[in-house]
Amino acid sequence: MTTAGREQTGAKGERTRRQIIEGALHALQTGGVAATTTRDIAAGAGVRLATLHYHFESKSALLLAVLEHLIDETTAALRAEAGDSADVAGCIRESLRAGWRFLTRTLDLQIVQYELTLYALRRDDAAGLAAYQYDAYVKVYQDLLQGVAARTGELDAAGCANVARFMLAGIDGLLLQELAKPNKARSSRAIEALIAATQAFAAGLSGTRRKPRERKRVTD
Amino acid sequence: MTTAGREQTGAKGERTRRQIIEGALHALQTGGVAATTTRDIAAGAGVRLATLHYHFESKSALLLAVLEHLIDETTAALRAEAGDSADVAGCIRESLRAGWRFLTRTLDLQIVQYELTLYALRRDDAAGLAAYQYDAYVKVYQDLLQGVAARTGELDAAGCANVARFMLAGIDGLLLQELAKPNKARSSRAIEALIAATQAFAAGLSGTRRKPRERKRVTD
DNA sequence: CACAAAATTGGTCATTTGACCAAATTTATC
DNA sequence: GATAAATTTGGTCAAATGACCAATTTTGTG
Repeated sequence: MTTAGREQTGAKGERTRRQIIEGALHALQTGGVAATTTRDIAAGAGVRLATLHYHFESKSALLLAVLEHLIDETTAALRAEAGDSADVAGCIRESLRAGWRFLTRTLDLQIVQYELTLYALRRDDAAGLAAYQYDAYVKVYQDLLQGVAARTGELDAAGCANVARFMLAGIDGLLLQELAKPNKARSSRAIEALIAATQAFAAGLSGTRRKPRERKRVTD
Repeated sequence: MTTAGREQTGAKGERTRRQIIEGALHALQTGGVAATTTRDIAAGAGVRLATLHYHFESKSALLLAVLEHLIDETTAALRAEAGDSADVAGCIRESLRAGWRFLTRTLDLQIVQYELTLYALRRDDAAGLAAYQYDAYVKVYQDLLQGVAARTGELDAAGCANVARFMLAGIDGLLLQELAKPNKARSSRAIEALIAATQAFAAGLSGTRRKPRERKRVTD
């Protein structure tokens, strides 16, 4: 019921396996998870239907493997896209801008990812994958923040995690809005607002000890 | 290809129609959009399969009708749940807390809603429904804000819309996180952070004219 | 009550779909 | 290059599924 389905795995097998996942990704982007059949996937991968079932125990296992691949791919891209920053505020700004650049460049892929995440949530044996996905993305931002914070001492580990979750929530929500009603210009402005808000949130966390008054300034 | 499928519609017809939508909602919550068949829906509604096709042109039309129903239901609930507030900051706080209360109380429903939104996005003839959904939710928060802002003069209409979109993005992103990896305590804290951040964002917008320095305080 | 329109139903159909197997082919190892 | 393991393939199957229709029942209206 997991990802496996093959026997021992030689070199060729692993290559075909990746080929199927790539083909699946292409088919999924075109028609969506619900409308994509195993035959579509096989065709997109240039492989016969039976081959697909030799490498994957079931369609479900294949789809989950695709999601796993997508998560790894995305985390790697997010890390690669983000450059270095001098301080936490800069890191927040660059990370969010870079992340948004990547996500808007791969909108079709993001739709598939949402579909697959929901698909995983519905399966008892794969609910953990959705949690893994969430953790992976939080960790990307958390690592970036911590790399800077360790130098400047602005935030501790827990603070970085909280800020990372905040960033992820914001960018996720804005991505949903962009998908539902595309408007690049408005989204860009919203991202800048999110950057400012996140910076304020982070400043509140790190400034607590020195300037506690700041924290409550605008709050109730 | 729209929502219709029936002839003239008498009183009984409309009742059955609603009954089917309710039944569909129940079936969808149980098994998810992908796994729910027309037979499941008919059974859940206590109606024969053919009756379903008499009231809805196709399964697709039925699912979209369910989404429409869900949107109306949700906007009504959000409005009902939110109380009055003295100022914008209070309105933001109460709206977000009330919204979060409702969403976490209906997590299963929210999963279905995400599934249906993505389903609509995939259909050329229904992509507008996803946009409508987004607009409807923005409008809920925007109206709440404007009701207060009109009195206090803190924000203009455009500002209310921007703040509303910001709130929606944040709560949406946090809801996704909660679905992927449930953690009520952490989510509650995150909501409070979102409240503070939104209040800061709104204060920045309304304070610009009087105290432009405030706007840039934490930003780059 | 009569009667037309609306609504419901049982039964049927063509397709699609995921799965699978026995046979053929390729690959890797000695 | 022989041989066993790994891989691929064509063909087949049972089940599920959305759609639909002719016939029946219910509803509403004069």
